Amino acid sequence: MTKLQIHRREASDASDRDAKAQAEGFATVRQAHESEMAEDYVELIAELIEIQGEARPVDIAERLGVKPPTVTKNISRLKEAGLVSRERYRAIFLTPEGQKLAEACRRRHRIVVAFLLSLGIDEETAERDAEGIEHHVSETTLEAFEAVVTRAHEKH
Amino acid sequence: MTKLQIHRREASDASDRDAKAQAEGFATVRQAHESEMAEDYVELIAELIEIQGEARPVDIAERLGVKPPTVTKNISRLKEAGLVSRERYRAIFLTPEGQKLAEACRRRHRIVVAFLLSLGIDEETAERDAEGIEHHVSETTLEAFEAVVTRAHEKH
DNA sequence: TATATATGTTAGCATAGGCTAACTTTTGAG
DNA sequence: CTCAAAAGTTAGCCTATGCTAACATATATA
Ligand SMILES: [Mn+2]
Ligand SMILES: [Mn+2]
Ligand SMILES: [Mn+2]
Ligand SMILES: [Mn+2]
Repeated sequence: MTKLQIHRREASDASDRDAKAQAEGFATVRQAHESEMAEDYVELIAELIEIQGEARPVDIAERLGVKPPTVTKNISRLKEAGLVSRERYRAIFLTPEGQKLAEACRRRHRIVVAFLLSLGIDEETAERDAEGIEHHVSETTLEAFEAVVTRAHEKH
Repeated sequence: MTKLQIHRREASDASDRDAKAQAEGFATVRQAHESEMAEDYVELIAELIEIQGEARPVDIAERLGVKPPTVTKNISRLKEAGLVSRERYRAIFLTPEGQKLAEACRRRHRIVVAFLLSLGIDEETAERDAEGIEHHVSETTLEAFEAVVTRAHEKH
């Protein structure tokens, strides 16, 4: 090994954990993106069922800001994944598994929004930012957020 | 119009802003996803140039946790977008525009990490979560984060 | 009840961003 | 200086998630 190579190796050793940890971080983000569609859909479906009694593709499309064919396609993916049940041309229901996921997502969404509001951020921005942030918040961080919200409420 | 239809319309009017705002929120998230690859790449390229003097595809691939052909493809997209300049088989450089974006991303990344750390979250988790969160934080929220970090530092 | 409107689906297309296998070019050890 | 190993590229594949145009079904008004 030449000096140059030794130098490179040492640098590599020193930052190896760093590089590996960084790669794991990016991998975590990519995984989060994979579940994001499912999470947003089941969360929204649960909301619509609560507000309107049923979740129709047209309403899902309106609230997501996508076109109906996109919803049809994604709903069949969710059905494939066992998160929703439905028959053609009929409203959409959540399976028990879907309901469980929806509940977890709604909780997480609520906490993130409440946390941002507790920092003094306006509702519009809080909702906007939360819609993306929610998918990248670990349980650890979520609990920290929750603690801040709780303390803010105590001080009211 | 029947009562049912009137009822639907009223409900729609009442929650129209809501639905529209929600759709805008999701649209914002989709836009963030479109810039995410570019942001992560230029940020990483800037880091590598700082640490190693150059940014090579093999190192970018290692730190992102993807394979070299993926990097080749994405780098050519960034070149297309005017963010990097490079010649085949040679190291990658940032254009002035790329440098500007990289600086903004590094600042944002630092603030998000510092903010999470200030909540008592461990470094590993803070870095992991920040890697995703950073792309969904508005300037408003970023400033709120910054304020919290500053206050935490003052209290030391 | 008939039919117009609203809703939903299908087919086919596009882009982004992953991958492997095979090939090319550069680099550096001897 | 040579040539093997390291690095980089290309081609071709895949999945996810958008879209439009055309068609099918359901719903509600007349
Ligand atoms: Mn979301
Ligand atoms: Mn949400
Ligand atoms: Mn990132
Ligand atoms: Mn980052």
